[in-house]
Amino acid sequence: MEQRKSIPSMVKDPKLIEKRREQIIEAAVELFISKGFHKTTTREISRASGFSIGTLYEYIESKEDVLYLVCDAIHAGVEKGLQEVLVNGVSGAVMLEAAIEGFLRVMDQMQDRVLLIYQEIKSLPRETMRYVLAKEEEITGFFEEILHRGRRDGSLQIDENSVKLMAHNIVVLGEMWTFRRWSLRKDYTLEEFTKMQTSLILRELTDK
Amino acid sequence: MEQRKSIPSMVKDPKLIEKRREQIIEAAVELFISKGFHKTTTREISRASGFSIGTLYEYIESKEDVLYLVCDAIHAGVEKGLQEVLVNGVSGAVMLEAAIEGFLRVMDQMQDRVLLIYQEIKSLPRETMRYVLAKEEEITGFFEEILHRGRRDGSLQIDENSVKLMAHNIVVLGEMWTFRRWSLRKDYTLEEFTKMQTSLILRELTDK
Amino acid sequence: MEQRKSIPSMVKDPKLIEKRREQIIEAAVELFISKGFHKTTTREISRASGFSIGTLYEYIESKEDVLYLVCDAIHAGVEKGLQEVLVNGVSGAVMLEAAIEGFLRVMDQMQDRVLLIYQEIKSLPRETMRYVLAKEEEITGFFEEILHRGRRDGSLQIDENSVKLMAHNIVVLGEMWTFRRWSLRKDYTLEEFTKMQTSLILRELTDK
Amino acid sequence: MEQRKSIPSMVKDPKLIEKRREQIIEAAVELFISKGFHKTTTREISRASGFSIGTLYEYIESKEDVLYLVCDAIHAGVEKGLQEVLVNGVSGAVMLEAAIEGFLRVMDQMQDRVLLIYQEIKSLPRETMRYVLAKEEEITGFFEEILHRGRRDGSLQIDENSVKLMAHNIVVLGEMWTFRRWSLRKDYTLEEFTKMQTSLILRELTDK
DNA sequence: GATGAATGAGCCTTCATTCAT
DNA sequence: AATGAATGAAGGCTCATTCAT
Repeated sequence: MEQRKSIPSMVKDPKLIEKRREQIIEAAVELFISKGFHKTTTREISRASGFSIGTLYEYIESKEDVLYLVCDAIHAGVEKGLQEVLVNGVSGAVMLEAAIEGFLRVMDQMQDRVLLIYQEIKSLPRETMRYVLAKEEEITGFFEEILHRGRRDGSLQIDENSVKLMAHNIVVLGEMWTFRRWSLRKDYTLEEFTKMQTSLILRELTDK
Repeated sequence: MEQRKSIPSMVKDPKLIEKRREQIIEAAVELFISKGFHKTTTREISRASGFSIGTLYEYIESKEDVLYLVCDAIHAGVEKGLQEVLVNGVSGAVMLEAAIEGFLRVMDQMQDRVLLIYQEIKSLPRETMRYVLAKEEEITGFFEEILHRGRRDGSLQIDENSVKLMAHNIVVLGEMWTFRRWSLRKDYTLEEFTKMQTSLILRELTDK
Repeated sequence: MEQRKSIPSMVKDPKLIEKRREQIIEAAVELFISKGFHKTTTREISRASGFSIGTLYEYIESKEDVLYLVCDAIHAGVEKGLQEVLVNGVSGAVMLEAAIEGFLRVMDQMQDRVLLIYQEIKSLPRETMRYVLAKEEEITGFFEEILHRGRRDGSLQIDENSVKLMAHNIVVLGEMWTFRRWSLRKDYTLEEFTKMQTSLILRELTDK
Repeated sequence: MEQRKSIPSMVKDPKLIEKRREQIIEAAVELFISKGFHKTTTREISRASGFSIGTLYEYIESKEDVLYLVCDAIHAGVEKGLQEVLVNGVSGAVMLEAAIEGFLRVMDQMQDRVLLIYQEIKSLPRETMRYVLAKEEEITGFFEEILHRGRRDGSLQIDENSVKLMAHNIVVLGEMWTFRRWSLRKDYTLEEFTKMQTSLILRELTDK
């Protein structure tokens, strides 16, 4: 796994750093979502964070750092949501169904944030961007694992080299729900969408 | 269908306007793809277009106009590619297979451009953004129609209210190939990807 | 008298030059009055004149030339108005009364133009500016002469070295009516203003 | 009285704002007088003010704000000059004489600035322009009051509805001295001018 | 003579970042 | 640690003027 990038700070106290950076993230997420990264000024970020521009720069080195902080926090949020969904001691098929449903629920809640990552990731320095994309891959890996488990316990019919693709297909379901919302929502609720897509996938992966 | 936004120009000759705007689009696409809209300067655009900044502004009214021009051209490109793929006088199922393959080929060729639209669309003024999104919906409609045709001629089994979702799923295939390329390409070529996804869809829509 | 500045033209035919310059002046006066010299563009001038920007520059050498043309035309207008007012074969006192009345009428009609000169004269090149100011002095001279005549024919009591000042005072009456119109018009009509100021002056210059 | 327009500043300390704005005004007055508002660049203003362009914009919001600041300061200067001239406990006639003399002295000292206001006021946004013109009316009001006092204490003979006009005439004296200086100074010193005009007025307003 | 496309210097303004307090 | 005034590079855009057709 890629090394989490650590941003230097002028401040010594790690507790304080964490606290301030949470303030920064909370403020910046809202701003980036509503105005975009480029149209948000550092002054606005500091003001919304509750301190001065000088203080902001005690905890970051550049505006891009804020974007990184934000992207990282969003990913952490998605991952946390996914972990909560995991039920152990059940078949892969059952687990998959739960995971899809949970995943879509999380994506629904975080739609603006997820969109944000896709729209602004290019503004990150190459190296940092790679780290964020790696996070993305972790989520795919999460579903890969479930598919493998189902394969092993016989609850899912899927051949080895389709696993990856299917995992991608599932993750894309989430992105689809956030990216095409302006269109999908006219026709489906989250529940309908989840049900239809899940049944499509399970029909494919089971004997019906 | 939404009205194509027409951008005023100081220049009178329509032929010249078209020619110059093509130059602008060609130059700007490259720049936007590699640096993003915000980090590209109008001066860079004019230089890459082969004329001065003053001349650039004879053909547009603001930098945002360039983005619109670019988005519009990209959509036109995708649509043109799709039209070329349409074969008449065949069953819906056959047509669908060809359309998916053609669509993915176009998306593969235009991947950077498609990505660009998704990343910069937010920078467009509300009204213009709506127009671009409407274009997107047209592409979904294109697949809806094919599905309907297959439904009518009996070559595809799909119930009425799944048509829209399935059309979305197909279009998302294209976006997936552009958005997740950094990951998908490690495991699949375009041909493999196309084949696997097509068979998944057709298996679902036919009796096998 | 200062030499009227002659503006070179690319065009040979003097008739045409005059005709075109009249078009230019007519268009520019309106524009300068409503937007000011600096905020009016040469393109606007050419458009309002009824020809292209290229043609405009066939008849002038710079934007400042247009301002000069305009100022010159305005002065000519004022002078023409004054000439028409002159009645011969009457006493200086009678002539003065008529002249003041005529002068104020002209100033009232041309108020916007007169204001224009005062506001934009500074934008003229030094040399040209001097010429325009000289014109101004001619108008003062006009009243000086009338005062002298009245002095000579005994209809006005005024000593030699007050003549100039009084002439200035009269001319200033006209400027006053244009400059302070936003305030004066609330309290006086042109007729009232004329009558009151005239009686003030005549009371001073005659035995009553 | 119109509300003084308050210009927002990015800087919090009011003392500093006042100090910096004084620097700005001082620098801008000179520049505007010698080159005019439009030909003066914001960079020149900041440089002449002793700080960077960025700093300039910490204290104003637009170039027009500088013009407003300047006009406002000039009016304040004239008003201050007038206040200092007021002598109490004397007759209206005596007071008037002193006021005229003081007013003309102030106008003489501030001639360039007064001229500036008349020439550039049109560049101010409508609302702001109205405020500046209102200030102008205050000065007329100042003389109206003196005339009324003289009327009441019997030291001046003037009928009610001539008061306003006479006040205007007096103020115009000041403008005249600044506007026509290129001509008047050839013939009169400030003292001569003052003496002659004052005697003209007092002769009219007293029994001689 | 008329046209209008092309030019580019130059303008106003913004904003990420620094640093003295 | 926190503050916020200061900085100036850089950006979007305008417009007087030219010149080939």
